[in-house]
Amino acid sequence: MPRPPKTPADMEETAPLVRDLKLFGLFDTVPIRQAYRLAFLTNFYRAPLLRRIEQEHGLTRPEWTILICLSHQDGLNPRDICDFTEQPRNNVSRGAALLEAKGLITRGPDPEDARRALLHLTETGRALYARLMPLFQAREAEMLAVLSPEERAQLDHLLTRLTAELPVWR
Amino acid sequence: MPRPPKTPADMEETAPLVRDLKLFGLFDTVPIRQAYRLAFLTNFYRAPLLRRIEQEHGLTRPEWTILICLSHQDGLNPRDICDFTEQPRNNVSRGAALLEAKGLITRGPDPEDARRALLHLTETGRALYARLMPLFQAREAEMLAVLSPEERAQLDHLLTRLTAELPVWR
DNA sequence: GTATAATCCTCCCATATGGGACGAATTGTA
DNA sequence: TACAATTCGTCCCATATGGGAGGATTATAC
Repeated sequence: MPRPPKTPADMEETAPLVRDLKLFGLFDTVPIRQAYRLAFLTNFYRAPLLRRIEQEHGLTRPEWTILICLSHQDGLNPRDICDFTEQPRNNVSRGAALLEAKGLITRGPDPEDARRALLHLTETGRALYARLMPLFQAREAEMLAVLSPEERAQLDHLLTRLTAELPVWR
Repeated sequence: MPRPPKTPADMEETAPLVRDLKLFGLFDTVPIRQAYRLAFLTNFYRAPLLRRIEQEHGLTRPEWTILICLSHQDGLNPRDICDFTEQPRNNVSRGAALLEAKGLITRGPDPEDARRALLHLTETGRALYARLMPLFQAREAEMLAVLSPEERAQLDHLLTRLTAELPVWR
């Protein structure tokens, strides 16, 4: 059946909700209820922002990943990032090279193991992180807006438990 | 500092846990606590399986996505899938073409709108879905194993609320 | 009814991504 | 010390992915 024509009222409303989509019932049909909704939320949350950052700032996904990691702890080597983000080595290697070319990080040798590199954020890199992270914070706030404070605390607790016990696959 | 050498005891243990990774503290440092953990869990859950399916069955990610959607409701058009999965149109178009070439779906014209195509699962397609979905179910069970039944019910409730109210971006 | 705009899907092309191999460096073993 | 095995990061290359144009069809405006 053809898509219903837009009335003037539709134009003034906000964007349609996910529950109005034809496939919304899939959430109840799919045999992996929690996993599917986790993936859906992640995709909903992250994909538009990453695309935007890629266009407006020329930052690729691995580059942003590296920025987040280094912002938490400076002087990591690529391997640490691979372990945590489950990204292939060449991916992180490329990202680091690009970030270095842009002056956002520096790569120095590891005095304890000459095979490794130590990645350090520059001031420029830290500034870019400080400018982009609020976008993600705002979007997280949007996503969690429907939850009450109690529900938000529950969610925090559940996600903490889920992430703590995970085995590393590799 | 060099990675600690493996003792024989390490070899017998199961895989190391995420909380043993050097970057584990990022979960508490990052300004987007819930969003980051959602993304981490999704990545942990989905990435290894999708890579495996891509290698062993030659199924690309959009193809698997389409299989899931059609398994819920047959006779969708590509646009419905784009709306729900936030994938670009050409992506779904390619996926459908590949699935058709493999005999997993059929594409017929939409009698009500000649611009559209209607996608239908074949028996082969349904069988493949039935063979792959258990892999995702098993992995979901692994991921949720640390939660008590009460916590699992909480999680289900929270994810249901979160996904119902989302506005569609596009 | 005709013209214009919007929608749908596909194709082309540039780029992002991941597997595998390689040289360099370190660790383990005799 | 010598030598194999492992680890680290990078490069090469095939493929996956996404933006944009374009032909076909349908909706909207006059």
